Amino acid sequence: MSLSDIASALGVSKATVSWVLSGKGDSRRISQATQKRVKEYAATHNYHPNMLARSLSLGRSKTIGLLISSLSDPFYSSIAKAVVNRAESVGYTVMIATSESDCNKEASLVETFSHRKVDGIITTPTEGADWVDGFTNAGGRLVFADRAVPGSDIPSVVVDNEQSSYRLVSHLIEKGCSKIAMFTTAHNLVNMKARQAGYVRALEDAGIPVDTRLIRDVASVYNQKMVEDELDDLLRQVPDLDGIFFTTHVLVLPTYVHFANRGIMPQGGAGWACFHSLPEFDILLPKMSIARMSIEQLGARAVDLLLESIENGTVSLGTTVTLSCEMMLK
Amino acid sequence: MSLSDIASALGVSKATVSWVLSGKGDSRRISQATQKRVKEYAATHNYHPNMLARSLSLGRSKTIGLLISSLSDPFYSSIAKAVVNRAESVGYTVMIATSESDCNKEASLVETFSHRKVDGIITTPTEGADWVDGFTNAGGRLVFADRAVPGSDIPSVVVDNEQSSYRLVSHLIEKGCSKIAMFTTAHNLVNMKARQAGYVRALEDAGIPVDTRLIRDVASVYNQKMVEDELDDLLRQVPDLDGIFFTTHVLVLPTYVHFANRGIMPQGGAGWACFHSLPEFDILLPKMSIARMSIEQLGARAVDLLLESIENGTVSLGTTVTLSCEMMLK
DNA sequence: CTGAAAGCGCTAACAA
DNA sequence: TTGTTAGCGCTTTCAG
Repeated sequence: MSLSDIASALGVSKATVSWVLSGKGDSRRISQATQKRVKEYAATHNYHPNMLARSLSLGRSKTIGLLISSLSDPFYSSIAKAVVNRAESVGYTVMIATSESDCNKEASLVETFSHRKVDGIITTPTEGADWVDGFTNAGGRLVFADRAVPGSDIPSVVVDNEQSSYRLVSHLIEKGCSKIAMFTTAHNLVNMKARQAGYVRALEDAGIPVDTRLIRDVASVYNQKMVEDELDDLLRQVPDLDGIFFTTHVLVLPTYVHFANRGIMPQGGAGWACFHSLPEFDILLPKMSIARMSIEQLGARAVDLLLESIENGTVSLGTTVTLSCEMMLK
Repeated sequence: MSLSDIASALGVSKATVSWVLSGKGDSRRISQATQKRVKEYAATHNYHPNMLARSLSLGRSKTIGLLISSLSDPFYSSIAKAVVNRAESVGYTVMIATSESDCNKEASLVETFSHRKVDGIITTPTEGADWVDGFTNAGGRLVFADRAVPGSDIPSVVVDNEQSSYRLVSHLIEKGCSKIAMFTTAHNLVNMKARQAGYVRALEDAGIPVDTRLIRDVASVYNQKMVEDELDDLLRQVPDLDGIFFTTHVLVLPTYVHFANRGIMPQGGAGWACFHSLPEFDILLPKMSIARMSIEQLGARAVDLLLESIENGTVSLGTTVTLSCEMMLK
């Protein structure tokens, strides 16, 4: 069932059919009679255009590429969810790929997407993404989600890492904590740096000296032993610890378990504060304060930004959308 | 940079270039000299074929559609991960969409995929997926993952729900449990029925009469209140409960929390058994027995099955791959 | 008001 | 050994 099938069945030309079916019937002033005939024939024969052909002809595919670090981390899969939902609602289909935080893989997946003629790419860039310039110079549309690349003017949507961290830590201070540890991982990532900055600023503003023994970075979150060693060392050096700020949700559960085993702290997470949230926190740690970023929004805005760039041709370079976190201060 | 650019730059025909570049140079007996010229030109000018054009011409897009229920449930996003990885490794790109378990949405997304000319679709079908026949009759290739549709001969890859449940429950019995509840949700789904069957068979084989008060179905897992009411009622009716078999991972955490609040049971999850696993179970419930399905395998096999169907043209109707679960009996 | 025809970039049957 | 040419299915300019 193709355009020309309809055309010949109805004794009209392909052009006519194409116009009618793409809603340009009136503006091309095609008779209502023919329009009706065409539409009805298409409907009864359940015609749908071959998008491949249409894309080839149009030079636009109504397809976007989504390139995220991982699909096993709920954080990223939520981004995927949000992007997919939004894209779908505006008639775009998304091709998905995962870089596993490997920037070579990332580069090659970008290539793949290009060859498949996606209209644009949304990505959570890895560090040292050197393909970016090549891609955009070749006319590729790109939007960064979650992380911006410092010094790049690619449109991005991020969250206010510094400010939210500041508020989280300030809140712990207001509640009376004064020895607040910061527990982090991958502390060189731009987001993590910003969160650390917020932590430091909150302490300084409260006149509390920053104690580097309280700042703990763990290399692998998935190695429970490593996490526990770090925590044990922390507790040894600062036994009168009275608060913890987690720069990311993934650190919370391993800590929770270790502390629970040693019978210390938690009490529903009072004295704890954390960036991001997991569903189980509500029930496991109801008193923990949380900066909850709306990943739904993040994804949606990323898609919007990309479409703007695609459809208006406006590259809106340098646009950075910063979303505020919803602060759940307990 | 297109095929004909190369052709005219080199003074050869498009056909020649096409053949050389798609590795058919030797079989078409094109002189080594021209082959070399073409390849070098393509390489230095960084030529890559326009996949849209190629797909249109070939009638095959090297693209598969993945249609899953959700991307927020780690179970499904793991499937996505597995499918994406496997597909990528064999040169396919995946388009992704989520049905949110809505079968109308599912049907319409299948349409979208068809129009975009994916080579085939992998899906975790919703109940009452009435689009299936239409799709396959129109020549669409389809593979079901995780759930098969009873009575349908679409190739599927599933796990041995009945057998694994049987072993899980038998293990609890061997450890001395005799009043084992079964906690389930969406009990009409084919997988859930199979798991219930395994539970029942285990009890019967052990000579324990099946007590229907012990079988509990909760409509919405995301409604903590509902879960708790069901549990409270269970405990009221069978206070000397000594084991629980969860038909799915999502029920575990809400139960854990409620029991923890009431100060009963857990002890690391001894007496508990569960289908699937979440990362946090290792640390929260180290003694819980688990039937862990290899989602990695499930996804990979689904892709393989689909490609077989696409590439061999062999529809291998009725093929059902049943994967065994890895039993973590504690 | 409608049609013919060129073109998007690639493949492949048929010639030479 | 290589070129010509007719598609794949759709859009759109230009002529009627």
